[in-house]
Amino acid sequence: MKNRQVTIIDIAKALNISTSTVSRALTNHPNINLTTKKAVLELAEKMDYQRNMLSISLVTNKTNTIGVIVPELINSYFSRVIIGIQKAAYSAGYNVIICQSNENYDQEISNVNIMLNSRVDGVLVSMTKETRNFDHLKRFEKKGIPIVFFNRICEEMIVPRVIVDDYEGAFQLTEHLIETGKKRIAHLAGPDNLILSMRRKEGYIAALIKHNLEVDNDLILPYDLNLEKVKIYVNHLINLPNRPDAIFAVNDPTAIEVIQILKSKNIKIPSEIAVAGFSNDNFSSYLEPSLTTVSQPVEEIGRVSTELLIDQINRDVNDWKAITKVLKTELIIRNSTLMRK
Amino acid sequence: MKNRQVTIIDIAKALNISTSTVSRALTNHPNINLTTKKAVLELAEKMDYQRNMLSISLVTNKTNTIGVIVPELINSYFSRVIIGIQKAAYSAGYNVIICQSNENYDQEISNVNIMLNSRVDGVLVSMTKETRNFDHLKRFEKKGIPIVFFNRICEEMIVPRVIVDDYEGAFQLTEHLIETGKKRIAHLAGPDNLILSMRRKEGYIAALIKHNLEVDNDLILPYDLNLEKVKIYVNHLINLPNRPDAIFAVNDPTAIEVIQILKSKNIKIPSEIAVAGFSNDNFSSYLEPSLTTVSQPVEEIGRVSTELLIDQINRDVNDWKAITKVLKTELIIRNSTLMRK
DNA sequence: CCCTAAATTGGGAACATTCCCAATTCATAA
DNA sequence: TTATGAATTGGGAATGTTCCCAATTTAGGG
Repeated sequence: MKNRQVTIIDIAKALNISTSTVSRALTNHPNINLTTKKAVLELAEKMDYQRNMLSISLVTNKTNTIGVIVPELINSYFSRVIIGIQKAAYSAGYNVIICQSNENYDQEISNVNIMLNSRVDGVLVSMTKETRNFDHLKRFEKKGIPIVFFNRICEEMIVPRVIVDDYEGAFQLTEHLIETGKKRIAHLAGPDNLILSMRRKEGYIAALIKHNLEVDNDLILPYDLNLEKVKIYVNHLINLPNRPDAIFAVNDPTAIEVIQILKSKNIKIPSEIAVAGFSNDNFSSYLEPSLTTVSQPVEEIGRVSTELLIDQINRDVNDWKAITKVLKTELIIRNSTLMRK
Repeated sequence: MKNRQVTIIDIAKALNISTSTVSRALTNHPNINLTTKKAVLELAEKMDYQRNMLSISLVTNKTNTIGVIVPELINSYFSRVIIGIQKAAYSAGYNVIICQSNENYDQEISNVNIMLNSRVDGVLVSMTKETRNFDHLKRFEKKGIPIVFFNRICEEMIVPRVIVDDYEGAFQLTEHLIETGKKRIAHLAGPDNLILSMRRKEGYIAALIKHNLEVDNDLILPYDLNLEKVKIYVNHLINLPNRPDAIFAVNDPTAIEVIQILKSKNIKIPSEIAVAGFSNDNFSSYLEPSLTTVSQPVEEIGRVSTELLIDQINRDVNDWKAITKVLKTELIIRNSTLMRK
């Protein structure tokens, strides 16, 4: 059981003044005598007074809290985005509460309830790979709580979004593979309800076409972000009569898995089959061979999303702006596609 | 600006009953007519009513929120512990708010303020490597808010703690190195204000002594968890007249760095120098050579800490128990110490 | 010394809910 | 029919703070 905490009433009684005055002293209100203010602040410090955010929020109808819903924290991509979110949020005076959906649609729904119960002022969301219905997310809009999507966006909702140029990133990466002499480049695509999967696939195809390479649908596999499936797909690919000479995976964890499988089969990387990923996970450079990938400005994604969200929070509902920010990616060439001595 | 949200007053007016009755219907109170209850629940659903946790907390003096302060999320160790924390917390009806101290003492202090402002019911803390003064953490105790330490504990505070048997883990690991024939085993120790650093070092020394190996202080380097320093230390070690034949690093990130450095110098692992870490980070098995390490029951650490904390929350301040739970580690032998064909 | 305006302070409603106690309704047995 | 007790409902204080408006104090000019 918690002790009773010090309140402004305690301070008011001790100084024989009203709670209004104490409140003014603690909130930098102009209408207050400097001497009084000083006395209040000193006593508050001495009594280890802590403002009760609950009652403040109740009165002001604002919690100064931002909710974040991500698929998982264990994925270094999301934990790095969260670093950017927290920095931007704290410096603007906001707290952050984080929920993981664990790539599970039902859990995402209950996360939405947690956010609504906590009366967050706004939410940042990156959806699960399962999410195809958006009613739960639309509840935020209905209640006037702004939402900003990042990474895994919802095209159906007209709200701010922060993404990277997945098309261009995949295009550059594929072009790089072609320039290293690869002719049959396979693609382990992402779930087709994620926009980013489609854009990456489109970038990949565009690069093939530009360089007059055949777009072979047998080499495009619908990967559903479940690592178990990767083994099946890779085995399928290497047993093709006309085996691919490169594999571009939709993200780094998948690419890392691909590398493990190829190594276990003693297939030389990159000479026999080159491998590339997307997002530049923390560990990609430590792999052997180190992983060629497309880096995203992760912390910036978090920062920009948060700034857009806070901007929405400060606007009237009728004045919400649905900007889509597209950040630049950068091709990181490493040994899994181009072996250096 | 948020819209006005639906309240129990709205429901009460719509059904022409009192707020007390609505409250009873929504809280599974026994003293209520089933028909009334059904009507309330249906209308609440229809109006998309959301309980306002703020006022509930204000009245009950309980937020059902647990605060977590960790050094950083990017470290897979902590994000895995948090998974355990969140599971245990949610299933007990608690929310979780997470703060990162970024290994910075001042930030830890401001995290404490955030927690106090948010009126958390209890906190889980793993300190920064800089924390040597604990006044900020003692404020929780003074206010009757229970605190539980995990991983990086504070011996000065008599509160529940959850740790692993660092001594035994390090002992087994060192013994394993000795059994593979290593005679001069170096240790990159952790900061000496972290208990876990000391225990691991003690386990290491005990194993040497047990096997009649010299404890050479030149081989024990005070590592301060700053990756920059690792290069200097490793260079120092390999240039010693009597070069070590194994390096035991206090944690996996350090060990991974050590491996990179040794590889860049074409030193064979493990034949020339074996390398081992501690904690079994996510990527350790993907390394080449894969990393021998000591695994910790990470999710369990999170779960047990949370359970201890919730137990404290439900107790009276005078009835707090200061149990220390010591969980078992497991030696994971991989190629960085014992090469398999 | 008084008046006026400015500076400062106080009173109290409001925020959404719980919970205690009192009031009301209802069914049942005498 | 009436009394009795159980079931159900209502009233209103309490939680800690802000903020509007009114009241009081203060300073300065005439």
